[in-house]
Amino acid sequence: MRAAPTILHLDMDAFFAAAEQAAKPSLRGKPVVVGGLGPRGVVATASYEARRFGVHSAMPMAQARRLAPNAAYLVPRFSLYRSVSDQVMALLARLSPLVEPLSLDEAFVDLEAGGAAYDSATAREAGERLRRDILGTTGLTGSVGLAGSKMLAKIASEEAKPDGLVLIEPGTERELLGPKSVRVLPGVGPATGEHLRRAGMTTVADLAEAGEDELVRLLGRAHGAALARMALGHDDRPVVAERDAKSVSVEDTFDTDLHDRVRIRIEVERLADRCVERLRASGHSGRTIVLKVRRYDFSTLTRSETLRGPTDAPAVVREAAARLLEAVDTTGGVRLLGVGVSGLADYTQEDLFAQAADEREPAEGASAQAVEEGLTAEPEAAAAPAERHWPAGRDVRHAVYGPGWVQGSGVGRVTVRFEEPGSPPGRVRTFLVDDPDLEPSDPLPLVPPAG
DNA sequence: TCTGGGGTCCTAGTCCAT
DNA sequence: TCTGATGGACTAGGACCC
Repeated sequence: MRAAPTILHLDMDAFFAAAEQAAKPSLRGKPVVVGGLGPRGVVATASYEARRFGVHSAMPMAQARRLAPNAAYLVPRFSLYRSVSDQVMALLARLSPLVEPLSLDEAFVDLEAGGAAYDSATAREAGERLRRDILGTTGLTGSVGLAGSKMLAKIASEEAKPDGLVLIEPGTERELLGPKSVRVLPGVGPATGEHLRRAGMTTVADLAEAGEDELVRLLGRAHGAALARMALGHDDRPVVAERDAKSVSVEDTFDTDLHDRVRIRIEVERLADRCVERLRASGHSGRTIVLKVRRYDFSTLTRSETLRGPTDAPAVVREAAARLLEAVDTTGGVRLLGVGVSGLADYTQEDLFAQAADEREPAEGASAQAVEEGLTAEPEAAAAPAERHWPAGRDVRHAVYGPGWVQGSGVGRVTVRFEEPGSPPGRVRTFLVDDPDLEPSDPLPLVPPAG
């Protein structure tokens, strides 16, 4: 724990939903829910307006629709979020070389390492300046927490939400943490929270009082010891700029459970191909192949196999995944399949097995790219002549009316609202789904580039 | 009602080598 | 040669995070 509150945690406010509201002027001030729109989708982010109806992250979409039937429901547009995130991360990099991104919308910064702050006053100044710069550059708000450790900086940014800044003065940590729920501590989720509650501990002060021995007895060595330290406000985890990936995986939940063993096997092979694409794109190969199966009753099992050396050969991963599938009972149906690779290496050893397998099976999954881009929800549809698919929220451009976004589609028609980030709320028009004047387009920047 | 996707870390059991 | 302790690799599952 350092003396000065120079660890900064930034958390963008309702990031995906806020980006959609910035991109679509007609949605500003309205409830917006971003997430999977299929029958088994869940909420990724709800705008603050939608949260007032009780909608929150990880809630099933069907439940969100019952709570907020008039909200706008949109699919995530990761290319937009990634470009905004890049702008934000560039602003953080100006403060310090030690920036640790946690996700697209969250990061820790060690201000002291960058010479951006050395005490409370300079840290607060840097935090406020950052918030102004983020708003000016992206049009979005972010909340900032400042403290002497990562744990406390994160708790502070949570308190600062939305659109605020909270600084925890050194010396006030225990007093501040004591009355809070154990759930504020990193690593305490629903299961551990319930475990602790049954042992009579609901606040951080209860944990501090219980002591390390008791927590280790309850939760195990690593978890118990870490929690005991955190309950006392101790957290000396450094801000780490570069983290090596440890695994790469892809998974798909199906709209309806799969029962046909042949179909399940085909899906596993598709997933293996997609996983290898991602593995190769990251410049890795891997040694352990993992198959994940979630059954009709939501029970989940994994099976893994470790090869003699790392591979990035599609046929090797496909065959290993298929072997693992052989040992799994899929009676009753399968709702999710996943394929992952861990034990990553930066190189591929000479792999004679891979060569042999590739020679046996030279063709690779042709439709993997299409699935990746979400162009086909159901693989069977790939063979049919493609009716164009217009997911809600997608950016489009019309030859006559210009840029807009898909508000909805069905029965051969697509409804488009014509507006863009800087414009007033726009008008709605409806077209046939195969209207040749209508084309999918890339997201527009939320704030027009200067000059 | 009905529960995504992509990750990380930890624990515990088993097997095997020393 | 047998036995036990120890530790690493592997495997499976659970919890957590965003």
